[in-house]
Amino acid sequence: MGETSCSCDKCQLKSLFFSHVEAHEMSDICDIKVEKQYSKGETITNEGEPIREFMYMKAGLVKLSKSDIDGKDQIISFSKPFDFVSLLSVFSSKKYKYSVTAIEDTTVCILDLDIVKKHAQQNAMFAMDLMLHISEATDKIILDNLAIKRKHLKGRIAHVLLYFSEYIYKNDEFELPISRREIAEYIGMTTENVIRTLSEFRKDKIIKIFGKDILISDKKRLKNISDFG
Amino acid sequence: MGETSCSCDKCQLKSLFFSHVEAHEMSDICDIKVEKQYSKGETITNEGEPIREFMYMKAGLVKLSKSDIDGKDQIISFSKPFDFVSLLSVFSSKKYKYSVTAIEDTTVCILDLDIVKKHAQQNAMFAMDLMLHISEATDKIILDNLAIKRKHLKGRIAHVLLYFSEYIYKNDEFELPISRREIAEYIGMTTENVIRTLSEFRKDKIIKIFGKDILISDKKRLKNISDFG
DNA sequence: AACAGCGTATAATAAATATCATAAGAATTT
DNA sequence: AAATTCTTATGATATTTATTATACGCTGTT
Repeated sequence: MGETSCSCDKCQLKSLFFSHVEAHEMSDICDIKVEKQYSKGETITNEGEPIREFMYMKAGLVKLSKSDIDGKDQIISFSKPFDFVSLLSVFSSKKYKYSVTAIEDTTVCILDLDIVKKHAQQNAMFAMDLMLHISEATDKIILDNLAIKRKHLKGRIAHVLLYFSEYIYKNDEFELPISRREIAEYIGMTTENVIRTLSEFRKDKIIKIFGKDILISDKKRLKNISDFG
Repeated sequence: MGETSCSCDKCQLKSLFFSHVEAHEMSDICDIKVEKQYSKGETITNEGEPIREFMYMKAGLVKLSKSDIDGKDQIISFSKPFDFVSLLSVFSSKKYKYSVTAIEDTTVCILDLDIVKKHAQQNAMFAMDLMLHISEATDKIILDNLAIKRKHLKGRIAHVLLYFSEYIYKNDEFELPISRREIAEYIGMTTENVIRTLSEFRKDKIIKIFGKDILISDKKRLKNISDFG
C-alpha cells in the first residue's frame, strides 16, 4: 500500500460522483483526501471494522467477500472503477459488512466519511447522485447472484469466464485475476469441480488455458452453456 | 385490488419515510396519493413495466421475484412493512426489474414518483433518508442470499422456517404464506426436495405440519441445522 | 357427478456435485 | 538450496440433489 497525490479538479471521476458538488464544497471534501495504491492481494477494508472513510476506486479490480463462522470465504462480487465498491453500506451501517481486497493493483481515493455525509445532507443533488450509484451497484450484485443461482456448475463457470471476458476485460483473451478456489468461492461450488470443468472446456476446445491465462476460442458455445447448460 | 383512504398526517410510516419532509412539501406529495389493497396472490408490480410510482407498504407481506427465459420464477426476497420493497430500483431504472406479489393481504401507499423525486432533489435530508432505507433493504437481500447460498438443502429449509418464525411472524407457530414450490423458488432447490425435507423434519419431531400451518417444536435443533447442517 | 388442475406426498432411479486421495508444479519461506 | 505451502490437476468413491413416476386430497369448472 502506498500513497500518491492527484488533483481533484482533473480527476476523471469528478463528473461521476461530484457533478453537483460546487467548488467550495469540493475543496472542503478534497482538502484531506488521500489516494492510496494497493498491490494485488492486499486488503483494502476489513469486514467488521468501523467505517470512517468514503472510498471510490480510480483504477484496478477488487473483490467483495465475507467470511463465515468456519473462516470460509464467500465472494459476493467484483468491482472495477466507476462501480461503487466499498460504499455499499457506508450510509446504513457503522461497520463494514464485507471485506474488500485488491485482485489487481488498485488505486483508491479516500475521503472523510463525515465530511462527505455533511455535504450530502446539505446538497440534495449530490445525495441523489450517491443514491443512484448505490442503487445501480447493489442491483447489479443482486441480479448477478440471481443469474448464477439458477445455473448449474458448467453454466456458472461459463458465466464467470464471460463476465471477465466481456464485462471486465472486453477481450477474448485475458488473465484470470483470481484463483480456481476464488472462482469456487464466488459460484458456490468446490475448487476441484471448478478445475475439472475448466479442463473439460479445454478438452472440448471451448477455451485454451495457460495457467491463469484464458483464451475463449468458442464464445458461441460458451454463451450457450452459460444460458442453457 | 381495492382503494381506501387514509390521512398522511396520522400515517404510522410518516416518521419513517418523511421525517424530514416539511408540511407544505408533504401536502404536495400526499395530494394525489392512492392507498390500494391487494389480496393474497395479486400482483402489485410487474417486471419490465415502466416505473411511474413510488410505493411503500403499510401492511401485509409480499414477495419479490424474477422470471427467467423459460418462465421459471426465482424469488429474490420477502418484504414486510417498513422494508422498502418495490422501490429498490426506483431511482436507478426506468423499468421494474422485479415483480412484486402479495403473499398476504397487503396495503400499499402509492405516490407519484416524479413528485417524490422532485422533493428528494430539493430536500437533502429526505434524500438521505431514502438512501438509508434503500441501502438497508438491499444489504439485507444480499446478506440473506449469501447465507442461503452457503447452506445445503436442509440448512436452507431450516433457514426459511426460522426466517418466517423469527423475523416475520415472531412466533413458533405460523401459517406459511407460500407454497412448497415457492420455497423451492426461493432457496434454489426442487419442490419435491422441499416437501421431502419438511416431512423429514416432521418425522424427526423438529416441526409439526398441518398443511400450511407450521409449529416449530425443537427450535434449538432447527437452528443447529440452519447453522451447521 | 365427472373432470381437470394444482398442491402435497412418497419412492425409485438417475444425475450432479462433494469428498477423499494422490501428485506435480509454482510460489514462498527457511 | 531445501523445505513448506499453495495451486492446479485428475481419478475413485460417496453423498446430495434432481428427475420420473405415481397417488391422493382439494378446488373450481363443466
